[in-house]
Amino acid sequence: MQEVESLPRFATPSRPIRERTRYARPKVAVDTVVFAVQNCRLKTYLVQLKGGALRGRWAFPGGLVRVGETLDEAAGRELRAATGLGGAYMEQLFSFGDPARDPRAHVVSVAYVALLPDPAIVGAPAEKYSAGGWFEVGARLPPLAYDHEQMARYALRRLTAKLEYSNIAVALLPRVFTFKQLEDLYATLLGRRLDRRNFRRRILAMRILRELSAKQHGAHRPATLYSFVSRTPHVVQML
Amino acid sequence: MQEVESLPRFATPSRPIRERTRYARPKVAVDTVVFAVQNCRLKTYLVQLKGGALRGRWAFPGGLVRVGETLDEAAGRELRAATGLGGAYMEQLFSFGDPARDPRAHVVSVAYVALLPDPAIVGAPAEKYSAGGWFEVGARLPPLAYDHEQMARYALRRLTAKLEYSNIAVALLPRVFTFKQLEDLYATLLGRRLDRRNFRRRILAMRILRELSAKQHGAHRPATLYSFVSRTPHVVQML
DNA sequence: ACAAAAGTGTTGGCAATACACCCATGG
DNA sequence: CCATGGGTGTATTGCCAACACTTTTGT
Repeated sequence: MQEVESLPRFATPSRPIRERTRYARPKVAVDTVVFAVQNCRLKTYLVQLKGGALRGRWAFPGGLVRVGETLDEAAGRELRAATGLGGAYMEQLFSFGDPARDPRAHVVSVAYVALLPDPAIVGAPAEKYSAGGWFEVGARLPPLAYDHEQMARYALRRLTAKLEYSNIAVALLPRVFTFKQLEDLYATLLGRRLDRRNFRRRILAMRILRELSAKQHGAHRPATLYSFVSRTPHVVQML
Repeated sequence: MQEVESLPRFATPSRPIRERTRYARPKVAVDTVVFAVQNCRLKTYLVQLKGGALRGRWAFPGGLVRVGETLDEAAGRELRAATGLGGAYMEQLFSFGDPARDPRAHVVSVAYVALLPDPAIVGAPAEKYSAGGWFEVGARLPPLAYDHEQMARYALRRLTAKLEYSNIAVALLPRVFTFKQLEDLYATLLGRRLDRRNFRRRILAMRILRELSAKQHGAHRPATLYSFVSRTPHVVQML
């Protein structure tokens, strides 16, 4: 949401000459904000940068787009390279193009959000990073490189908004789960307690769940298990 | 909304060698879907391409992003170059990155939506286009270049969705207008008739309008004039 | 038997819908 | 005075939020 200024700034004087030449063009990258829930806490996966001026800072996994691949492919490839995982739910978020967002060059980044059912499925980080790890969203994150703070805020806003009118939660839960798990997930992401009866009614009205015959047995009364009717995230018709 | 494939396609064999070299990178462009309403019809501004394989096809105005400018600036610059207008409301829509979307090269396009209060304010199209003109959305558009059909669908969807929970209409109306104009605008964009009384109540409840003392005099009973409290589009709090 | 979590219904308020008549003006 | 569009109120409905007790199991 922005009003475009009437007079555009052009290349800032501080930018090196070689980048202002006629044929210099911004590069395109993809960066992916990865979310997963663990112990009723929303976590995000960050990698630590190895090289140059940004050495030691943390960032979302990403990299340059190659000629011949789609943005979705590039985001999937970089995520797999960084974490070893494939097949995650991914969705394009927003594109960030401030020429100063990367101090080394003008790189336009197309941000993605990825959702995982379990943080444990990520492997060791790629060679090009010195470390990787999960951080609790909401707690203080380590100092992030580029404009990744802003990206994180956008991603979180998108995720919570979509909870309300889609079955996006499918991507953050195991195939089979109890109503309590689902409720906890919503409560965590929305940051508030939910009324169990109203929540159950509302979700059932969406008709996105299938009740299974199996029960989860634990210390107390067994809970009915559910799975999603469709494992593909989509907008839910609410009538 | 998409599931990333587990195995990415890489550069397609049909792509020229020079684009597959290690250092070749996709370019970044911006394209802007411009909307305005005229006679209760939603119109979009298209330009006709001059050169090459796409000669004669129509497209949304756009062009390559330069090193040193933000995406917003690039979109504003290209729109001004194409139509002479500045200061329009613009908002980033989505990024399109299919390597085959432009037959000449791999160009990632960051799409924008621009809203104008009046189609008459656009000037003559830029040199690089052979023509420019307004086309009714919903009627058959001329054959569009690139993936601009898809862009148009995305843009329209975004626009109508935002009508429901924002004061986005501010950008499609003159500074001062009657309730009828506002209602017609909503009816046009939503594609259905609205109940005058309910519509009035709903909009007034949003508290985004200021009632003016002046009246519009016409052939019949004068209509009260309104203006928006804020001319900046933003999400409306509905309580 | 008891502790702990699962499961279930009813009510009141608010917001959206459907619907029809009077008003003010210009011609 | 009449044609035309501007302006208004009410009754009904459906949805959402608030709220507490019973059931089932393990120990």
